[in-house]
Amino acid sequence: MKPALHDTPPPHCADCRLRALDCFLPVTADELDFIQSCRQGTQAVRAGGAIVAEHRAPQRIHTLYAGWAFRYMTLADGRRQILNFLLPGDLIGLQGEFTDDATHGVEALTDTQLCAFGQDQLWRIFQQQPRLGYNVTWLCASEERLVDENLVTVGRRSAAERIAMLLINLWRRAERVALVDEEGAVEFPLTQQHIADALGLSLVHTNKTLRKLERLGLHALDAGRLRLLDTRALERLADYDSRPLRKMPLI
Amino acid sequence: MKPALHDTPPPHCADCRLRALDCFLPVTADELDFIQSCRQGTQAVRAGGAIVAEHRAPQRIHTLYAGWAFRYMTLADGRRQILNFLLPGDLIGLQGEFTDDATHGVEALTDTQLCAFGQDQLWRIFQQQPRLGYNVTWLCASEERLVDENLVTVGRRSAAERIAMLLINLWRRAERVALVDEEGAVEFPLTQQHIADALGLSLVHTNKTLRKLERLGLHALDAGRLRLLDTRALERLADYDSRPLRKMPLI
DNA sequence: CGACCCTTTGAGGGCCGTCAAAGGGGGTGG
DNA sequence: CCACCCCCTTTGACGGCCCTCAAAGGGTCG
Repeated sequence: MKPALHDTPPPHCADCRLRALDCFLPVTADELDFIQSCRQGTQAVRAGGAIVAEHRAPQRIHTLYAGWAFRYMTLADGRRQILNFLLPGDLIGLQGEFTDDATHGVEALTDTQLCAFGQDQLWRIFQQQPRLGYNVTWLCASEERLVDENLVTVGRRSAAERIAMLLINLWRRAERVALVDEEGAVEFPLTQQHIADALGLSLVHTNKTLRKLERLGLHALDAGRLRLLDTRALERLADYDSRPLRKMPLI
Repeated sequence: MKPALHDTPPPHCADCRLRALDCFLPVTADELDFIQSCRQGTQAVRAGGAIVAEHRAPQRIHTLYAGWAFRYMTLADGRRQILNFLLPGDLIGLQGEFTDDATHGVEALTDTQLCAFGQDQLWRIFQQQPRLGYNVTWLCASEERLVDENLVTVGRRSAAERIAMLLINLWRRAERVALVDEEGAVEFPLTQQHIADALGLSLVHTNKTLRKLERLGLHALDAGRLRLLDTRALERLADYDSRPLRKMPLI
């Protein structure tokens, strides 16, 4: 028997746990009411479940409220590429609005909770709340930058550099949404197969490289929790740009 | 002495050569006037010149009117990854609006002509013309999909598959903006170094793979012009999704 | 206790990177 | 007009990073 899902979104957006975090831009009371009026319910998807099915007509737009997910595409023979990972606060399904069918899928990595917006709500946002429409574009451009960086990683970095990049990136993104505990550890739900699929590597080589970095004392990955033990060395290895992340909008 | 640049944008957007193509969505007379009012001039950049410099404060937004360009990022040691190529009608510099400095550069591949929009114009679009704001998001999501597909290509396809993918993609995108002549040939300004940097390959291996496909009769690349000789075989090799491209907005 | 998934490790091979060098074409200067 | 240079292309040789194949170990759940 699986445990019950917890941490469901509150009925009122004003009580949203995420919005209290200071990584998100503030909204006016008017905008908050509007967002609330767009929200047409919540949804829970279990770990491994499909949030957006590949090759299917686009459905609703979601904001990820709790849990981890990832976007991916697969080739006809089954080769899979993970495009980017999604953390609380990220918008899901925007691309579906602009293409006939979803060319990519979105899968829940952990049990997830989502806030759902209807098809027509997106256009309503642009019409009635230009500032929020601008924010939607912000989120879209922001996700593109994630994919840009992953493309550089996969195209031009060695296996060890790719792993270092992924660990730093996910750790920092998790940190800003308060998922890192006081000991610097974060729940890390990826299997090595996920890492391999995100980095364009084979499972076996991913394992060997991951162990190498761990033996060098750069990070620790135990019991599904990740800690960065030598952030400086990881950043040097990955040629990581360590500027702080900007505040982002939350729809 | 270099030849003079030609094909400058017309003074009035109503006379825009691009807008007459049926790959672009129609706009109302009102919207057209508005776009005209946002345009703050034109700009010409020579082949090899920087349209957006890497690691610089963001500047104006541009629409590419004529010529080819590409977005790229480089690592500290000089390794370069091309993120995607830009053809007439594509919007340039949107990401600069949402990040403190441009994390990527944009370089002209051929001599280019650009329509320039000021910093503040983007926000004005969202405020005054919600439909156009929606279109900006459309373009952003569309560019993200390009990068998504390139990431799959670089992460999961073999060298031959990558090359096939690139050739088909660029040929089809060129075709829809009327750059393909009656013999099925298109001006192809990429050097093999550009191809290598876009596909995450070395220059040498790119050359060998390109020659192999050419010897197999899949394509011809002569005198800077590309023709696809066996589109079916290329699509099979690349596992290419051959659905027609949708009409896109033009700002 | 067995099934299943994930992790770990070893062996061997192939795809692709690096190094090296020659050939071609266009532009510049003598 | 020719020589030179620079950039791009092309080809060969060799090596290494990473992939594939194979199999064992551990943890969880039924």
